[in-house]
Amino acid sequence: MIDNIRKPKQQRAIEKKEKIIEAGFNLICKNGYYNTNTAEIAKEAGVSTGIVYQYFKDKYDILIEGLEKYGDDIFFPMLKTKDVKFEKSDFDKLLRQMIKHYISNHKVSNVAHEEIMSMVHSDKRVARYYYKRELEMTNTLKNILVDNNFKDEDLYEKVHIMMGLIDNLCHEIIYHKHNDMNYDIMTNLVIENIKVLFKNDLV
Amino acid sequence: MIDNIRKPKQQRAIEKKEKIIEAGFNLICKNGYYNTNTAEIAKEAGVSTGIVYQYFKDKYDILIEGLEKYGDDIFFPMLKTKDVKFEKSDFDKLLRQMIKHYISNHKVSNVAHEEIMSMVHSDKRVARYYYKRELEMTNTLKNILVDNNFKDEDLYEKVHIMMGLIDNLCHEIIYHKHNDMNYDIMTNLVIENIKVLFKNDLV
Amino acid sequence: MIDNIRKPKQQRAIEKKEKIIEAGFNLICKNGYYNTNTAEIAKEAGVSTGIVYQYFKDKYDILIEGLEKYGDDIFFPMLKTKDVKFEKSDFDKLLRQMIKHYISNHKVSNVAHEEIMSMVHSDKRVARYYYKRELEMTNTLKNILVDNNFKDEDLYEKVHIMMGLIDNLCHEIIYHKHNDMNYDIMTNLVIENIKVLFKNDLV
Amino acid sequence: MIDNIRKPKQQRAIEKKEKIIEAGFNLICKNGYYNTNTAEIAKEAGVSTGIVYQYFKDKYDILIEGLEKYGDDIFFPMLKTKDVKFEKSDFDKLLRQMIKHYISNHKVSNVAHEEIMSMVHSDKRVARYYYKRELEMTNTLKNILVDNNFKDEDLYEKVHIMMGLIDNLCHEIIYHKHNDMNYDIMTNLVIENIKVLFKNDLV
DNA sequence: TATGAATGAGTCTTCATTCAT
DNA sequence: AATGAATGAAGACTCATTCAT
Repeated sequence: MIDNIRKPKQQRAIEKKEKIIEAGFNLICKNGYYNTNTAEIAKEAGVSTGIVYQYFKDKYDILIEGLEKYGDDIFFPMLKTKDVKFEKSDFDKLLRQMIKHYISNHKVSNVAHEEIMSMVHSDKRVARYYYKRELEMTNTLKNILVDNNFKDEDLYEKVHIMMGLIDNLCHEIIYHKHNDMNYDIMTNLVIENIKVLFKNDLV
Repeated sequence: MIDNIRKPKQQRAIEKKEKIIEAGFNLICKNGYYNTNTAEIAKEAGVSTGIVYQYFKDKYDILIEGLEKYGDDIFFPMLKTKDVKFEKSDFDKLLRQMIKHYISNHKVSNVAHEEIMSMVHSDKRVARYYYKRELEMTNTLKNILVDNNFKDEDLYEKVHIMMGLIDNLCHEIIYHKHNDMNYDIMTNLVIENIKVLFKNDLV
Repeated sequence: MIDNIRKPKQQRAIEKKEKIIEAGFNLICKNGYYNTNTAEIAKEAGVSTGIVYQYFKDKYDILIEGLEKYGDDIFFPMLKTKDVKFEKSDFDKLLRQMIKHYISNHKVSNVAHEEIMSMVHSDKRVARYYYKRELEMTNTLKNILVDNNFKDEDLYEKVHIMMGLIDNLCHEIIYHKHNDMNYDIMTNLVIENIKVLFKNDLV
Repeated sequence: MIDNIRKPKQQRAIEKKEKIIEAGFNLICKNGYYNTNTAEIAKEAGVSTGIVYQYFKDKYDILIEGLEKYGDDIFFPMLKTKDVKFEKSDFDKLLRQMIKHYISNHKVSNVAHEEIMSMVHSDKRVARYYYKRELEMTNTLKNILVDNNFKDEDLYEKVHIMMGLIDNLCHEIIYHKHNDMNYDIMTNLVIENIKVLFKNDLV
């Protein structure tokens, strides 16, 4: 009947709550939401099952809090980026760097990415989280370009397209393994394309 | 454990099996795999729960067979397309048509798309199905272009990028509704980009 | 997701459902609603826990169905009484018979009575059941009196008072065991009182 | 297991214990024993959950102590009555006053009454408490009548019957709301009946 | 004395799968 | 080939009580 979720005040309690989030989010990312049960989470976190429900409304709540705590670092590590200055002649290089980053980041937490993308497609709140961050990411990139004297002409749309191109490229490289696909060529084509998008700014 | 899954030979039995696939796949697409139970499927198909397990190894099996039977129509309706002839000056028009198609198709079975995309990210066999079809789609498009005298220079990669661009565009239009995004401009930009990809073939 | 409670069609299934009601209702009556769990009920009924939920929405449902099935026999066995003819000079005797009946009936299912009375005071549906039957009981008695030429003057109220008097008397005799209370005297007083209630009909 | 339940000696501790009783008994009366948990009680009392078990053996203990502390005021407020003097010609009036009292008292703590009556039927100690007080109430009334020169002939039994009559009448008026029942007539009948009980004393 | 974090057994309920007919 | 009843393991969640501080 008491449904006030405890907000832990003692230091040790706070740590415990964080352990639960960590354990829960890890397991969910690794095995999927439906394949992870609360007992496992508790065990992994080194606590009893009961305590879980003092800090979280339900299992779902653990996922959401985990997403909010770790999601950005895993899925949008570039969100914090700012004050990037580059020579326009180095735009090319910047893009290659981003791609590299993206791929290596994905590879580290491959399974997590897939699990969460799965939920983006099946759960409203996860979707909301993801699309919100995607939007922020678009803005971040847009601002970087503006800072580097790109004209603000349809910039929003262009950045979005650029992100899509990079996303697809990286995804292809990481997962598909279509044997007949030459990724070097593809990368070059994508970069060329992005440069075309911003051709007015790169002269 | 008897795992001889019956292959129905009599007409009525075949119909029964198909009803189960249809009912099961529909429900899974509508409500999700974990939110659909076999009792529901049987009821919707108008059969007993027991019979389900004479035609299918398990619940998962229904999904996979459903995917194989209906997936193409829902997710890759253009796969069957061939013998498309177009004037190079109408390439533009062709792309707009494709986008239109894509969007209207998605809108019809919006929920199904999301549910299945969710599983693409969480289930190996669904993923395999999806990526295989994607590859076929790439080939189909590539062949169409070749048929229309496009040079076969990195065509595979280019088509893949093109598909990604269209995919992202349509997805954005259908789901995101980022208020600040101008979809007409975005569409134009995407088409312009695709044309750049094939600039050597469109002179 | 399927919440259609099965209505058993096969004979054996019907028997099973009845066994569950019987076992459940018995246990609840014996040990109390909160002290009876579904596993016990299933075990007592000789079925698995799962089947319980195919026939009943929840544990509460078992109680209610049990009440409807067995309640009348246990708590209101006189409800079925009709066509009672008596000489007015035997009214006295009739009352003594009723009291005897009431007491012996209570004694047989003493614990059940208490458990259900407990729920009459704490659960709306059980209360509704009880008060409705009480009303019916009042009507039954009223009709018997009318059949025996009692005037229909405030009869409803008089019968209700009479029932209360008998109820209290019997309850006192069965449970209280107040040492200083002389039950013979009390019985005589109660009967005298009831006769006063109907004095106009008994001349 | 340490079961030395502390008897608080310090003023502050006593107050704390009383707060717990008050909070616990209130909640139990309002929501029922099984729907009240110790965390709620502690919160309502403004103390920690741990401290509860320093003053009380268990949750049940809170109920019992609450009953002993507040029960009389709520359920038997007339117990303290004494030195009531009345003219025999006003006996009628006295009874009407009692009925009025009874009803208004019940209405104030309707839910509490029901909850406790529920436990009277399901818990031995609550039953014991209740029946003991009922006995005391009988004695109180008996003494009042003796003080007013009623003969002590079967007085004990008569008072008990009288109490039952009043009890049923009031209960009917407060809860049942049987539409066809005329409560004025019923009240008059009851009073008439009681007067018949004491007819030898009222000449 | 007091706190509130922690425990873990216990409860209801679901559901893929099997079985008797 | 078919039915639908039956199984029982597994899961989410609760809560009286105890423990560490």
